[in-house]
Amino acid sequence: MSVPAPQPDPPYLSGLNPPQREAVLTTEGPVLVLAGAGTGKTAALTARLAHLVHTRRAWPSEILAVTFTNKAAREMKERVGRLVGAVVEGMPWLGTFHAIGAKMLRRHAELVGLQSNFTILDTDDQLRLLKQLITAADIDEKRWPARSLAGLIDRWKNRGWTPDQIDAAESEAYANGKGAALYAAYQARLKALNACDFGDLLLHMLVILRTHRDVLDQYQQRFKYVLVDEYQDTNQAQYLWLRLLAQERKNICCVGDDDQSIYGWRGAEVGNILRFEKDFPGAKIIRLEQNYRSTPHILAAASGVIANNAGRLGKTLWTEHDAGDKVQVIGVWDGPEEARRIGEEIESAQRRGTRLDGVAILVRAQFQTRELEDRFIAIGLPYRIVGGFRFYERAEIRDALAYLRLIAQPADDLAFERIVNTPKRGLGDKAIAKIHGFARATGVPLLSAAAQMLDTDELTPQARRSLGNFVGDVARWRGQLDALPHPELARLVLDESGYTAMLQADRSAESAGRLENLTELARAMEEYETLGAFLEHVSLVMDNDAAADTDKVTIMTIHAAKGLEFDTVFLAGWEEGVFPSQRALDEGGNASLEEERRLAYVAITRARRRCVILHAANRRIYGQWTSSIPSRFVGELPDAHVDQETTMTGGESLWRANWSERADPFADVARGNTRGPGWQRAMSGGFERTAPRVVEARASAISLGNRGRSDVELGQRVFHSKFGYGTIAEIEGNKLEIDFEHAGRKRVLDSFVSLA
DNA sequence: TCGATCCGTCTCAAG
DNA sequence: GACGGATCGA
Repeated sequence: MSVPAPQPDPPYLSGLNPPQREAVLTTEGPVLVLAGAGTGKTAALTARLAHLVHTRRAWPSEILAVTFTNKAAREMKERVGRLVGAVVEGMPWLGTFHAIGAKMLRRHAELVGLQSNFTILDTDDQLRLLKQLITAADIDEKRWPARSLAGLIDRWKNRGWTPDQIDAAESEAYANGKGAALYAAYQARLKALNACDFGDLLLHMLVILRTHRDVLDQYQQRFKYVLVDEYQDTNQAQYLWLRLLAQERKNICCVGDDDQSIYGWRGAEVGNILRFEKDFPGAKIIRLEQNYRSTPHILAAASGVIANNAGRLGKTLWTEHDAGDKVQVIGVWDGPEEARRIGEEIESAQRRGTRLDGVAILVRAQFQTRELEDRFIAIGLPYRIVGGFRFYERAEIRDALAYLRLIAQPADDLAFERIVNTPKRGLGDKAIAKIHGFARATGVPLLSAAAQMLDTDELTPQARRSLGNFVGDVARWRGQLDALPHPELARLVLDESGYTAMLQADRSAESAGRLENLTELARAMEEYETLGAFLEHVSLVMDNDAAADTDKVTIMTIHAAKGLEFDTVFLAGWEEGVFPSQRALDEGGNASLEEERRLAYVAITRARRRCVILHAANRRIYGQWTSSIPSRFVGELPDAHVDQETTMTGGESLWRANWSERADPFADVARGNTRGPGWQRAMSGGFERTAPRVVEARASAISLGNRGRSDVELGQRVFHSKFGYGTIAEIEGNKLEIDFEHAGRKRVLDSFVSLA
């Protein structure tokens, strides 16, 4: 295809290889870019956007570019900005599926019976709502949990099905066929609340585009070019939505890698990418196969694993890098030893000059992060955990947001319910039930019902007084909405509601952190023009990637690591039942197993120079010791590219050496709180207790020259975010020996504690 | 109405 | 092992 090129080489094309250039310059018609891991996908993608703008094929506002994560959207925005210069407000239609869905839906909300200021519910609100409906329908919630209904509804929405499209067989999956009816009831409740859930952001838009020709025309005209990142992760609803928007001009470019499809559980259909040529006749397929990230050994290891999957489009990754080290496979005795070993490897790499920023530990599931965290705290290795429970999912943040939501939107009943008795105001179930009854009878939101009830004698005098204060407070805060900057308002609300006082009175280990989170929340608000804009941001985006300023290792799930790369990657817990996960093995059959394998492929290909895979012979799951065998994926690694090592004898001698120092090793066994062989439990208990001594010498050796902070002294009371309150028993440079009130004596780095 | 305690469930992954 | 929900006593 000939492309008009006024200058021989615009800057955004420099450094691109031939297939990448093709991906940039093939602007017209459907294009599928199959981009293997580390093949410069983002570079090609952003160059393509720059090219469209630069050659005046489209204004930034005429390009629809969708990604899956906020991170990807942000990065693309920045990179395009750098390439094209700060053109008109960046790109208004670059964002996640959900963010763009929300933006569109706010413009057309009335077409599905919502107002444009609808609230977006999170999973928690959603569950509470469903619970109410389940109880109302007289279904035993024990037998038919709200979570499974939520999951079911989510699946239906992901497929683009509205309640009337659920057939009997589908409906059967919940409470003997009541699924569809509950789905309909749920949608009705959402409409009444002027709210929608994540799935609705797309489903409502899909319905609108299907039923309102004029709206569809408008967007088809607007979007001259459509670009989709991570196409292998799209679900049915997203696919249908894209097809509608692109079918007029057919300038759709999808980028993806079938080998990296790891979101089947949330409705992603690999079929979408496998079917692309059929869906878009005449599509051009471009393969990016030169890998710029990893060494040949790492690539070969990853390829060896993924080759065990059937039904792939197939790619052959190659690289010009020199061989480098083989992939290291280490077998250890148990979870704590795994954590210890990783810590040691990192410290020794650090002594050789490795920066911690370039190191990541990837796990299959969130629960695995704990042992690592414990260990890293003990040896004073700086780390950050990405993902996990996210900032806005924390109880205190959700409470604070509920206050703000209620102020911004007095009809937000879910927010009202959440905070009407938080902090405790003596408004218990009974009072709330009465407010509910009154609201239902008069057809007004809970807050107005509460206000009206103050003039009746339905409530006890005590409850009435308490409720009166609350209703009055909310009204007053609402009055200050325009007078005060919203971060100020937030602080005021938290103080006047007694929420801050409640946390201050709470002496538990977490309360200090909670207060900090609230401060952080108010700070985050400063970046938004209005309270409404902030709330929108929170419900869609709010992630927890605070200060990435200091040099730290990163701990995260493999899912969270997709799209990232690190010089050194540790892959922990490669055991049957952990990875592949038990659930994948039990349910879902071969499809699930293949998805796990793709996950293994993603994991290995995150590494640039060094990849270390670990598996433990024993692991504690649900507090029970279980023995485990190495993951089948370990067996699938090609021998020629792997170095095997087992350290269990080393572990044993360490254990023997410290035998005498240990407290009664059989105490736990005698109490009968274990299932496995006694010696096994005792042994790991011994490891746990004695190991820090061994490491201490080494740990302090590397921190020589670290001067301790000057504001701590013996006997001082301090607070640690993980271990709680304690007293300093010993100071040695920047390391402190602390007697914690609950956690016992621990050795921690002084930067991890604050004065209490 | 609230707090303490016990019990069952759970943990695989984002927006 | 931790958390949420249910139950019970004050």
